[in-house]
Amino acid sequence: MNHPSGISELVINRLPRYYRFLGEIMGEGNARISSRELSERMGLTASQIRQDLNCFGGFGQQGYGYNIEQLHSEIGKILGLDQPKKAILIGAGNLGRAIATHMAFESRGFRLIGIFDKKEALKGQIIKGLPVRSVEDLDDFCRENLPTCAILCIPKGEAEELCGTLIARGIEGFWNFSHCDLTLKYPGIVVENVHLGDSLAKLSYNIKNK
Amino acid sequence: MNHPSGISELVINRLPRYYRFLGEIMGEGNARISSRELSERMGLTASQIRQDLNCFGGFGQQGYGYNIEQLHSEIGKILGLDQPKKAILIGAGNLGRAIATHMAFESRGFRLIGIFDKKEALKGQIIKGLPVRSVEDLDDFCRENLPTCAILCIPKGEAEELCGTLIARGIEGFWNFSHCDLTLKYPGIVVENVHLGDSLAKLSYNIKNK
DNA sequence: TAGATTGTTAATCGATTAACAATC
DNA sequence: TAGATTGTTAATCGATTAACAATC
Repeated sequence: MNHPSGISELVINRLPRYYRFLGEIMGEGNARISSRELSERMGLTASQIRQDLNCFGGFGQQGYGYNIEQLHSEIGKILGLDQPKKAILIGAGNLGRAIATHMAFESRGFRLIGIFDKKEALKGQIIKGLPVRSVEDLDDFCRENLPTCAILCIPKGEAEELCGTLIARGIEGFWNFSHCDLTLKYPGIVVENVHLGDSLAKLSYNIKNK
Repeated sequence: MNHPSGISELVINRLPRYYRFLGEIMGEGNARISSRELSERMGLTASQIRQDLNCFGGFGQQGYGYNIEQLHSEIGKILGLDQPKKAILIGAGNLGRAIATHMAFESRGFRLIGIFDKKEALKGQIIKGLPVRSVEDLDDFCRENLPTCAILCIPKGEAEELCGTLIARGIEGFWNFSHCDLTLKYPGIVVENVHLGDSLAKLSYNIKNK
């Protein structure tokens, strides 16, 4: 068992993509789709799609295929997108601001309820309708509003420093844009890393070796 | 063979992380590290590290381990970080601006040489020392400066539209922040996707099922 | 009913881990 | 030399693909 939920991580990685494609296909007017047709659109095998979906139950019907809208909704539920989780964003620099304004949190299972920065100069500035707060107010804010997820748009050092505090305040999930490996220090927590530097280095390799 | 270079994609995914850790460890004063010690730091097995590295050649020495600085430099070369590739950024909105200002392109094998947006209002604005140009100037700019990589910070529809043009102008690699799957339409190109929405949905799943 | 397509089992393939001889 | 640790082969484990009976 690779993952607490008993489902392989590779399957979980594919779920958001299924969800995205089904969302697009929904707009085309057809009610049903077969694993074969979906596989051709997504560049997978039909077998893999059926295997993946059957980790969570039989959503299809023999001889018919899958109901697009129903499958989309089921995957949304599996991903927990129907249960908005309260998130706070730490670090209102370039990246933090972009994430706050650019991301469709609501349609991905989150609600952004607070933005924090240690720079006093930013305090009170409004981003996406939310005032930037001082990190000193984190304690009170968490007690009152009970966020369960933190988005880290701060440098490595600060992230490592703050992570323990955030866990103590009830944060269970991190969307981590900082270049630190939180899992090594805090094995229990849930972390989704977005290591843009690693991604860019990978692109470099692939361009070089294409 | 999973990958044009003959190396498994899973190995390539790990290379930037090796590079990052070795960079950190370099600062600690020791000259050498064993696969066992590195494995403990990174949360991998020593076996896997040795297997991974031996895809590219024997960088270690029996009884001694690996020279940290040399290994760091070798992996950098494998990733092509020592050969700066000219990149242009398309889309100077929130996300594009953050990427332009925030990313350490130079240390990841790239050099940002141009920023483009279709909004006339942004034209001439300076970001990271570069003036925002009109997308209409793309043609001339590419002919003159020969960029080989494009960073797509534009919506899905525009990305799909522009991608073909960019390929015709000599772009061979894409760092794709838009929600479209370029590989399906243009099978030959190199794409590194950063699908932030998918990443967030995955976090949602993992919080739900932790 | 006949055709289509799933759910599921079996076969294949690839990746990770373990073991150990080679060698510094 | 003796100890350590690699490079590499073999064993295990897991993921993907193929096949097909079940069934709509």
